[in-house]
Amino acid sequence: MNKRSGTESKKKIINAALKVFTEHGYKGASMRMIAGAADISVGGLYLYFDNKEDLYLTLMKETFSDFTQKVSSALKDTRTSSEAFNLFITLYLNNAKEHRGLILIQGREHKFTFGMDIKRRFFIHQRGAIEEIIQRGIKSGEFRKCNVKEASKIIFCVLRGFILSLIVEPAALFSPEECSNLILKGLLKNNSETALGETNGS
Amino acid sequence: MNKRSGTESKKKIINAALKVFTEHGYKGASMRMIAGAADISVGGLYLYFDNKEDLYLTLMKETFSDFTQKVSSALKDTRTSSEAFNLFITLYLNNAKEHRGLILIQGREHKFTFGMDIKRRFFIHQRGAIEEIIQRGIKSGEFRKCNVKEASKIIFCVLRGFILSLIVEPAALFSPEECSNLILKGLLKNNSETALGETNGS
Amino acid sequence: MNKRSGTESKKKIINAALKVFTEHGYKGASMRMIAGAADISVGGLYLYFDNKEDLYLTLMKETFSDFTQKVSSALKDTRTSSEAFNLFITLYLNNAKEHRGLILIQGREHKFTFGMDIKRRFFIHQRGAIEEIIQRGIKSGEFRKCNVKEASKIIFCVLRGFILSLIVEPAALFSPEECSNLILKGLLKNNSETALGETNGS
Amino acid sequence: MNKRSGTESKKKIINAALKVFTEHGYKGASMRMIAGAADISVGGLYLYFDNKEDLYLTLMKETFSDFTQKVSSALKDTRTSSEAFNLFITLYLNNAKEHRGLILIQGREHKFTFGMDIKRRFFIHQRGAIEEIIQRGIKSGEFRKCNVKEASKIIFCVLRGFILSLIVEPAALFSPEECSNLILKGLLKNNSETALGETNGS
DNA sequence: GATGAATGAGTCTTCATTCAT
DNA sequence: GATGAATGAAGACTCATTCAT
Repeated sequence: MNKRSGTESKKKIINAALKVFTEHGYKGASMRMIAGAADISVGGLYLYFDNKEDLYLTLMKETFSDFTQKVSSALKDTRTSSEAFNLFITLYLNNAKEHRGLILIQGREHKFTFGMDIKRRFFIHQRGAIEEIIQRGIKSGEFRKCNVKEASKIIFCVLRGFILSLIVEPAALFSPEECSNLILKGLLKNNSETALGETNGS
Repeated sequence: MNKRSGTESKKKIINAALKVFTEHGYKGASMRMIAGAADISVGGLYLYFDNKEDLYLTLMKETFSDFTQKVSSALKDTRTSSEAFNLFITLYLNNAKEHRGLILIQGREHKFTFGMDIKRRFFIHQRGAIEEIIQRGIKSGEFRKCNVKEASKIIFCVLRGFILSLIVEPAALFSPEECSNLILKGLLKNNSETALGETNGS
Repeated sequence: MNKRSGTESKKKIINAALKVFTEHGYKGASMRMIAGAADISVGGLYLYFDNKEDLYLTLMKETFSDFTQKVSSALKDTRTSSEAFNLFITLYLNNAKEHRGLILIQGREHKFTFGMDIKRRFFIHQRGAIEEIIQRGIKSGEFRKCNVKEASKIIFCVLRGFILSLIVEPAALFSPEECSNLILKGLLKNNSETALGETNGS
Repeated sequence: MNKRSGTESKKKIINAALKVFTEHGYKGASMRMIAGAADISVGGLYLYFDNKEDLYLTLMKETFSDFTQKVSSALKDTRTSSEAFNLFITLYLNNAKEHRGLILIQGREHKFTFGMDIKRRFFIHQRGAIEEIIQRGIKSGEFRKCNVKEASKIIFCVLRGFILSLIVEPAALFSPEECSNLILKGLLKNNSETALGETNGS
């Protein structure tokens, strides 16, 4: 008989659900687990969400929009494009770490395309953010000219790979900073080393 | 009552299970589904496998050892290290495509570490193969000198990212060849362009 | 959806389970049967008991402690040792009759020793009660001197036999009173007839 | 592809089934277990028995008739009634011990009356044997006069109790000889001690 | 708004029974 | 006669969902 405002409860549930889904996956997480983690009754869950799927979807939307907001507000305080780029990468990687790649790899169950639209929108949005950073960097002369679309695709690819490695075999991983630097090297103007080259150059 | 040889049935089950697990994940796949896909009765499954977990683990082992064999036999017919490298990447990517990343992203459910050992061994083995190719390429003068261990880690990271992109948003993807070339650029000796650079350079 | 208080449901289940286990044995009783008999859903059973074994064990504990209490409270109102003895036998036999010997003969399945500890404790306790009655009877001069431990063993043996006969071939049975008297004859002081003797003596 | 005569296989199966049923109970014993113990294929079982129930019933019949024959042939070589009586008790108890009371307590599962007819007939037959021994003992003057029917009922009751005690709590048991003597005391002519009395008499 | 007892379809697994070989 | 792969109904147990309180 806890008295809480509706929104308060909803938030509590979402936070709990995020934790539980992250840890056990969609199928592996039970409504009871989530209720327990949210310190609410099982029935209480259904006051705020139609069903498990709805909860999951809402959760993702919130998570995504939270992250998007955090990123865009953080980017406002950056001066150089390198700084902005580094910040983005760091935020992205930390977020992924925290949620153990929930964003990336969950949702294959349940008819194969569970929540895919939301994800896609999220990815497109984030890629847009990167593209903008690069564009700006090129305009300001900080970054060299390149095919912005292709570059952002490749960057995302590397990011994904890094996150997945984080989950799958954390032992065999270079550091986040290295990851960021690795990509940055390719973008910066005054840098003739290749991604895989170790110093001495051509 | 269809009569089949034991091994025939086992193979049929493994193939079916691969498909179903790939499509629905471990928890999302039911034994009934697998039985249906294998065109066998539910009970029949248990003639060949002790339980769901056993089936899944066996499946992974087989899949991995099949792939490992395919790779090592294919590599024998290659001349240059570039060729070998390209071939490895292609096989790896195609295999991943076929199994929709089963190897990569399954197994977070079920106490979080389900079948992880097998995966780790697989990854380590594959990374070993890459390291060997690079080493040989360096020795032959085809590839430039670099930290082989680090390079292979990064390559795997990119591969993983590519595979995941394949699954998560296939639309937004450069081609496998591009992926291979992208990485190769960093290894080849006479190539001063950076990974993300678009020709014209500094 | 019937609403009941938790304890009410639990009792209903235990009563139903007692009936079903008694009638079909441990393996022969299905959770569905029990659920049906308790007028509850299958899932409902698991609200109150972890699993079948837990239900069975709880059931036995309750049954035993119920009986033990009934006996000890009833014995308080008895004056002579003969009366106490008779009462005990009657209660024991009626209880056994009601539960069709659940206490005695279940539990050979399931690794052979299922719930044996609880039973053993029960038997030891009951034998203790008998021993006490005899001891008191001897002290008061009502019963003749005898090896109390041995006597109680034999008495239990006869009781068991009687209960089993009750189940296995109820037709071929002398009455419970006869059983009680039969044993009592051996204990009473002024009685020179032997158990199997029919009046007229040597 | 073992070649055996039909009857040979049948016997092997029955022996195996006896062991397995004895150890696991009716429901607890699986046809596969029995097949394994009989060193025959699962399908092979059904060449000789219609189904599990049939196998069980046949098994009991055979077991009973075997025992009956053993008893009646053994009794032929006895001189005194005491000797005959002792022999009967010993055979009965040993048989029960060997089969862990299969005869007594199995078959409550499966509609409550599984194989009961066979058992009843067996019990009646055995009780008949006892009655005959007592009758003869009385005629010869060895035993005192008594109600033969009642006496044999009581004797069976004690036997059952003894067997059950053997199974349920073997620790708390007097020896088989004691059991035999206990009963015999009541029958023998020149014996004024009562069953439960410990020497010193009235 | 909140609870948690209750539901029942669905999950994995077992096993008596059948039948092509 | 004998085999053992195959079947499918049934068992124990789980869990998303509902609803009386």
